[in-house]
Amino acid sequence: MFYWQAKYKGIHKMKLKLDSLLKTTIEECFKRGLLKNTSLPAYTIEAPNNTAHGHFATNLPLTLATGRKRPPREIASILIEHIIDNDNLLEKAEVAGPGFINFWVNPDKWYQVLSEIVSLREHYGRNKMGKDEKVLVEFVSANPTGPLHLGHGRGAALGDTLCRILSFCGYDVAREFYINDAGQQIRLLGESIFSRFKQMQDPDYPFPEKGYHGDYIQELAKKISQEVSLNALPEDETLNICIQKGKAIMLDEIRHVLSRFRVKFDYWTNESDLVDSGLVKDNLEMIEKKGHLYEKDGATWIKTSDFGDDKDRVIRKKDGFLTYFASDISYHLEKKKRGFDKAINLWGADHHGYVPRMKAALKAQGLPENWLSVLLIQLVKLWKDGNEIKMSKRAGNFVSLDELLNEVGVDAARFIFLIKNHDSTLDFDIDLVKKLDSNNPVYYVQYAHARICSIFRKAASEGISMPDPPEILLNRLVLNEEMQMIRQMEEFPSLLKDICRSLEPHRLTSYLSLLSASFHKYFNLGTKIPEHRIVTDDKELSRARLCLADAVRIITANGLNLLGITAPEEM
RNA sequence: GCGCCUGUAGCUCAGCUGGAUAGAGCAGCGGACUUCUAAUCCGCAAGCCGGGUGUUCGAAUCACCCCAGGCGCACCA
Repeated sequence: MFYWQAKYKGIHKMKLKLDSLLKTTIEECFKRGLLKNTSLPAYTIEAPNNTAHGHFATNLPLTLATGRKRPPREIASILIEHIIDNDNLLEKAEVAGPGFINFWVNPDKWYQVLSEIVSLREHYGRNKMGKDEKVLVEFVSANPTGPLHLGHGRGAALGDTLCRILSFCGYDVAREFYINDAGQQIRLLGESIFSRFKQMQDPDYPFPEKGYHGDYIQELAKKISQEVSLNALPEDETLNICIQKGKAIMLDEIRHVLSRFRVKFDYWTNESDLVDSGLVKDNLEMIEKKGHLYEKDGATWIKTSDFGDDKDRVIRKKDGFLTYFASDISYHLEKKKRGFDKAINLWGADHHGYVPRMKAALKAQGLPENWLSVLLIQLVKLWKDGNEIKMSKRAGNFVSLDELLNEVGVDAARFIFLIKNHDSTLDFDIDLVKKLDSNNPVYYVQYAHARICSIFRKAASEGISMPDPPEILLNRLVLNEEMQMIRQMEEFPSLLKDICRSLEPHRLTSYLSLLSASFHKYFNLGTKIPEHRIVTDDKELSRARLCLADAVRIITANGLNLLGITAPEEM
């Protein structure tokens, strides 16, 4: 029911208070017969971009006007006249435009936000939205047939940051890397290594048609042949060693790069384990008992079309082998059995056609519709010297995540990956990124943090400290720029909740850039007007401003931490 | 042919799930360092928000139809 229910963009505490004030007011107006008592359509409370429109604005009168045949502005006036503000929340309220009400909140209420931030410190924004729900986030999940590339980097940054934010919002989060090691591709890796090994003695030894051509294959062959004397073994055993060792070494490398990228997985699940342990078989039998399987043209099919897929899918091929889909269904059923209330998968966008069939299969097994969320990550296009470079693992021409980190460092790489929405393609101009050293957007945010730390060093050297308790001096903060920053900071907790709902971590990156911009602007006021400096001759004012600066520093550090990026004290 | 994603300033992208005058960065031009760090700031210039129709008091945002680009449409993984 939407009755009495405002629609929020974010769940600001301030908005909640304002909404409850509005409810009381309307109720009173109904009771006194000032307005016709009917159910309400959904209305909004929002923070207008235009500062002239107050701290908050509601379209309530506009929505009330429909069906009442009274001008919205008149309704707005009635509401304002009879406003019930027991907590003294408001400084003023005005009718505006076609029938909005603009609200200005009492400055004291804003100062309270500031004291809350500086007292909660690194916990500001932490909340219990997730109610300890167990969430499994599966991401990267690259085949261990080659080094991680830029696309994996994007997935890694996105997945890890999402986990950090979910966990901050009270979810019980686990990170998982799924290893597709049961299929053709891993065998092909082994065959490629095997062939390179053979070529060390006989350069004409054939290379598998669809094999992996990258230089890393040669290195693997060399490494493995140094560890094991392959010549002494029969060929099929040699091949087997190439497969096993090749996979193990690749996984080791992947693990190493990810850890360098500050991404640590809780679980590494092997597809081969699911198959070998018989779990896939068991699950298929279970599905069959429910009557969702049938035979056609010598293959076994699953009836996903009954559950939203556009056609049925093959589970067991004519040749008797299971499809990838079979183990994938099983894998997800196991996730559920492992006790996870929710699963989030980050997949490359080229797998989008796969989503409906996966969801359909799970629905058929009785899992709730929203148990699985799939985040599709669009491609990373690589540009060099003004040309797009097509990346292909088989052809062996790609820039690996490791190489990228060598060029730009972890902070910059993570920030760039987290700047854009996951469903738009990312143009990655490698030349530009190399140049980015002084021009990189991550420095903008980090610099704000370092600057504030520097101000605190300066303040300390002059014996100026924060007020304790903070609120005693905060009413000295009266500049527009100061109030603006406080309002921005009040949005931080609700932003994090929004991100958990929308699964769009890039919004935190935007937010931090905007907050940093406000601070840099504010800081520069002081270069023109000495009284506007944070550390000024007026000691009390300085102490109040230190409080503000500290709050900005805290939120910036919290935000960067959630992005997996360092917050330097000096730059 | 069918489906998913994208289309916003010269370029790369935001735009808080329907609000008031569409915003940043880069590139361009012009300014600000005896100062709490100039990795910063200020100003100028730059837009039929791909096009059309519709819903609404109100649309970049929602619906439908086109156009363009990307990606899918396997008894591959």
